Amino acid sequence: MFRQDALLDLAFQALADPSRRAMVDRLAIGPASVSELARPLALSLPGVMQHLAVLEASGLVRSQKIGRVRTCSIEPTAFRQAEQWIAERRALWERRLDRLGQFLEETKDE
Amino acid sequence: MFRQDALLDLAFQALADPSRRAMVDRLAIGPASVSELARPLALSLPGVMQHLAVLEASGLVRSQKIGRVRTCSIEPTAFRQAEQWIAERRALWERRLDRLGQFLEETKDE
DNA sequence: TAAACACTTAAGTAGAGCCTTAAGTAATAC
DNA sequence: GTATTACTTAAGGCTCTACTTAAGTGTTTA
Repeated sequence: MFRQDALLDLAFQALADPSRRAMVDRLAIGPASVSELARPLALSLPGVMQHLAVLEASGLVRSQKIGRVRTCSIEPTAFRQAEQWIAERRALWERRLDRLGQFLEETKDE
Repeated sequence: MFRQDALLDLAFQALADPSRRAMVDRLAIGPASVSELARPLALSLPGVMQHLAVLEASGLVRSQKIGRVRTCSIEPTAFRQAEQWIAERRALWERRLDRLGQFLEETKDE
């Protein structure tokens, strides 16, 4: 319960930054090295590393180092959880609107 | 393009805080006043107001004041956009994994 | 072995973010 | 008309973030 909530924190926090979303965009296509992630961003490499650390801490991305290059890739599970959290709230609200509309419809002629 | 990206920033930022997610949780059930939102939170009222301002700035929530009570409710559009952003990236990645699995399957006996 | 490469660590800084208390304002209830 | 209610504004403090430059470490290439 605590654990789950804290992870959502980290995931949404991670997605709140445009540089990190750009990194995710790149990774959605397929794995990439740190330098590849850095190339399109106007950031120093340490800056990119820090963003990567945030993404990894959130569980959205994982990476492994082979030789001198670190390869990063997307971890779909965390994406699914964040997506679901939003979807559930939206569904709840929309169901409510439906009921309300139905109620208005039914009582229209009173 | 810029506009859209900045709004996603604000939406994910807004969802990154557990107090704000609690407020959204409450609002998913139906509209509520500021005090109602505040009651379960261990926060001063101005604190809650600030969170509300963040939620409104992100477009996830809107509110209107009637008399002396401000009523808040969920704005589903912004939820849909955040949800879609995540879903698209996940779909892209999973499609890739499928292709990869298919490729491995096809070349298994070589 | 020396140079180049791909990170990695450390340290420092400017600005945001989250929270508080204190002091309003406007609407309702008594 | 005074008290209560329901917010609202302002100001300040403390922490966290996003970035930087400078100086490493370990791997490959020439």
